[in-house]
Amino acid sequence: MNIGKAAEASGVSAKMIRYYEAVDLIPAPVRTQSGYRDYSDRDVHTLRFIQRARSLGFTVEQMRNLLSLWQDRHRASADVRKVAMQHIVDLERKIDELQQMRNTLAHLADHCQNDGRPDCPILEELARAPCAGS
Amino acid sequence: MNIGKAAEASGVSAKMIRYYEAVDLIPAPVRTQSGYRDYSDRDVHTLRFIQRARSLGFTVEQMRNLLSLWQDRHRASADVRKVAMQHIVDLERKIDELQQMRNTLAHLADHCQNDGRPDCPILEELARAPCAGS
DNA sequence: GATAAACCTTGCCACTGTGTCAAGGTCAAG
DNA sequence: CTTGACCTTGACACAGTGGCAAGGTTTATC
Repeated sequence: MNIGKAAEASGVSAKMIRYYEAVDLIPAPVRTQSGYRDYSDRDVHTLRFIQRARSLGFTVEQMRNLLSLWQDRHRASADVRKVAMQHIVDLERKIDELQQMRNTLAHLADHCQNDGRPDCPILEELARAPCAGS
Repeated sequence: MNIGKAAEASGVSAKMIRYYEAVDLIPAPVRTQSGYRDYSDRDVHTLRFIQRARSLGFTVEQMRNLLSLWQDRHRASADVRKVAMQHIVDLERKIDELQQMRNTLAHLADHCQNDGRPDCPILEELARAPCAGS
């Protein structure tokens, strides 16, 4: 199966398949006589695994970890869970950050006249000089 | 004021100040005879504005917009609010995405035995073949 | 069998935003 | 005047992804 078919079957773009190969996340596949990459169903299965992990926000490095656990028949489920839990912590930190931004902005937007006049608390906040007294 | 002082005074690193200049977010400052960038208090004020906008997650492109509104005495507050509201929508979309990832993962981790055995619903989910019936 | 369309190959550039490092010039304090 | 702290430019890196270009291949159509 050439890269186009593998991309379609796995949901990972051809471009990204080549990228994952370049960063050694997946092994280089065999090549046809004319140099085309040739993927097996097993390869596509792996790509689908990667696609799912990406959609859950795992980084390439985390996927490296997950893939080796996946391929290790003697893994401990606790090890997998540890990777997942760490990622959950990362996600939660990120969510918190974004929510703080959102809340601050929503608060400012709430106090904006929202009309043709130039006075705007949003810009005022951004331009505010940091002063010792506040 | 040279770039180091301006960085310290504004909270934007020297590196990023040069970057913002390179992408035309801020104008190139005057130079001393020896070629050092020379910033005014006004420049630092602008940098502080940028620093605050960045901390609220605005992109460089959005800041370009905000800066020109800020510097336009005849702006309409509604225009500023529109930029902010769009960013809020973007933030909320991102938050939703991350929360979905988090929830999926938390659910999977919850069902993980978390022991030395290899069976793990997290890996099983990632490896699951997509089938018409589910 | 020829030709055209659709695909593959590699390689390079772009983006965001930030860090680091190097080689060389400059300034300030001792 | 020397030393150390700073400035300058330039380059490379990161994560992932998109795009383009020039060239080879395969497939389908005539």
